[in-house]
Amino acid sequence: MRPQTPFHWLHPRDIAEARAAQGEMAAHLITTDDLPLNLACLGGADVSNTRFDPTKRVHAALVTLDATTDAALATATETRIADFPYVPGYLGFREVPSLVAAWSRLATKPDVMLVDGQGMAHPRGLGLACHLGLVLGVPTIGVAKSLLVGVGEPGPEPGDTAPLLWKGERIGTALRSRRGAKPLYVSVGHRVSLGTAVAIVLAATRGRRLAAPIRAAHDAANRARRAAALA
DNA sequence: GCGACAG
DNA sequence: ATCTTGTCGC
Repeated sequence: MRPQTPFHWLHPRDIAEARAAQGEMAAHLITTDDLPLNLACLGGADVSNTRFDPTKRVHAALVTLDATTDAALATATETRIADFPYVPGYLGFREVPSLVAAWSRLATKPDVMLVDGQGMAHPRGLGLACHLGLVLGVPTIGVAKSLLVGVGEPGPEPGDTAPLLWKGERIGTALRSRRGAKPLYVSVGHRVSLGTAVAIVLAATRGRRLAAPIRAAHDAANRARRAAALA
């Protein structure tokens, strides 16, 4: 297994600095498989926001599920003030800090994490999943529910896929996880190949549109938000 | 200049 | 992302 040294970066003051940081980080991405032969557990990452919240708090959640039973093995959340606004293309700078905090308290670390957002299917090849994977030095897969860039329309049957193309480059795979539902957009995050990423996501889908780890993380993030709203 | 735009 | 009930379909 390769070195897992976390990638260090300075928090950007503005978009120009963030853009430069992304270029720097993108050069360190590993797009080949580097996973355990038998995946024992899958992780899920998501962040919940509160509409009209003047405090600008974000609620990050990480979950670790048994890869075969989907049983929850560990959950960790982090609520904090977002120090970077939501700007399409720079989501990592807003959500990664809180996810990293949650990661340090996640009792059981997953073999690979499915992240609610793009991986390399991004204008500069550095979506949230890549960003998080680099900072943590952990294998990640980007699983987005809608497109940021690129085009690709899979067939109607579950398991059908179509190359996600952008500017003549293949940046990911559009995956039909369920009939009649909008496709998922899978792309490499860090330390996994696209083929493996798609196989893992599809296997974690099981008839539902979203992969189990993503759903669990989404639920955990919402619970954290509702709990914080009371306090 | 105009439109698009993960969460 | 979030605000929200019922309702259509397997």
